[in-house]
Amino acid sequence: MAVPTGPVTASTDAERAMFDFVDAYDRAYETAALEQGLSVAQACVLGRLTREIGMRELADELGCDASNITQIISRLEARDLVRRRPHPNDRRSRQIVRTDEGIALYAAFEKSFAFARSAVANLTAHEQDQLVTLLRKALDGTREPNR
Amino acid sequence: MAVPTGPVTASTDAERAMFDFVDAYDRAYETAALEQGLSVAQACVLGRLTREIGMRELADELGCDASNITQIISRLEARDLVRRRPHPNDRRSRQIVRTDEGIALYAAFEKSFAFARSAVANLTAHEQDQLVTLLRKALDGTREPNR
DNA sequence: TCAGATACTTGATCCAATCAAGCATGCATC
DNA sequence: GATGCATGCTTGATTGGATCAAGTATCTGA
Repeated sequence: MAVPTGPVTASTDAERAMFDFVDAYDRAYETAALEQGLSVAQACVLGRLTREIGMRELADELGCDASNITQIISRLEARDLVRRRPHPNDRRSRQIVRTDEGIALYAAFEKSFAFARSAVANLTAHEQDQLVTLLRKALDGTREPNR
Repeated sequence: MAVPTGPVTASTDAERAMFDFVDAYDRAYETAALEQGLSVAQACVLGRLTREIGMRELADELGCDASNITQIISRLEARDLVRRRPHPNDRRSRQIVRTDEGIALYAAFEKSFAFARSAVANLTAHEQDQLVTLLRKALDGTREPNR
């Protein structure tokens, strides 16, 4: 199990609550991935493949190096969870698609990763709206202040 | 930059907001660590060393193998950020403490990791309370339902 | 046609995580 | 106080992720 993100010595209840939540989310994600024999990175990549997509595009979306994608996709391909196929117009490029197995495995992963669903389910509709509003506002606070 | 935790194909606004928040938090943490020349795991471990603590205890707190801690601490020690010293009563055990450098570097990390502070700062006191309540309630929802 | 950009791969390096094995020390019991 | 087991930590091996530099094939625009 990976080491947790934080805790910073949380100086307020709000910071502590945020950390606890993030930590629980991350751990749940990792646990669900492991249950399906996937690493976090593999689960994440598999989750992005809802449409045909090139390696470059995938790397950009995930904000990482293309060679990182190459190796992750290679491991998934070795397990027949994804396939690389030629791009129709650009022979440099490869389109990645999930196989049926890949789709099934990812569905199993989502089922395992009950965290977000369970969390939401414990809130009333109104509370959900409130949470969305607050999280977005909190996030907004992190965008400019350091510029 | 590490691949993001998620997104699961978020089926509700609330799930999406949670993911976005967690992802932003994790990325901010990683960025702040990198700015100080630390890995995420190293920053995390350094953050735990607010008191003298043994390797075993640290491994238990972080939920990982003791040998994992050994190597992380060794790297930190090689940079003079922490020191291992003998346990007064148990000669098997080592107490880890931060050096002054380690303390200073971690302070710099916390300064870099403005995420939680900025997020909180954008909320009124009442909103902060609401957020804490909602996050805790959401977290509670993830505890039993699968048992 | 040619120069430079782009898409991907390969190989190297570093780090984190995990496992098995090993060493020294502590502890309980005989 | 000797024996056997538990505990705390380290070492070595292996796997995987992230990053970087370099290389190949292909595309694009001048």
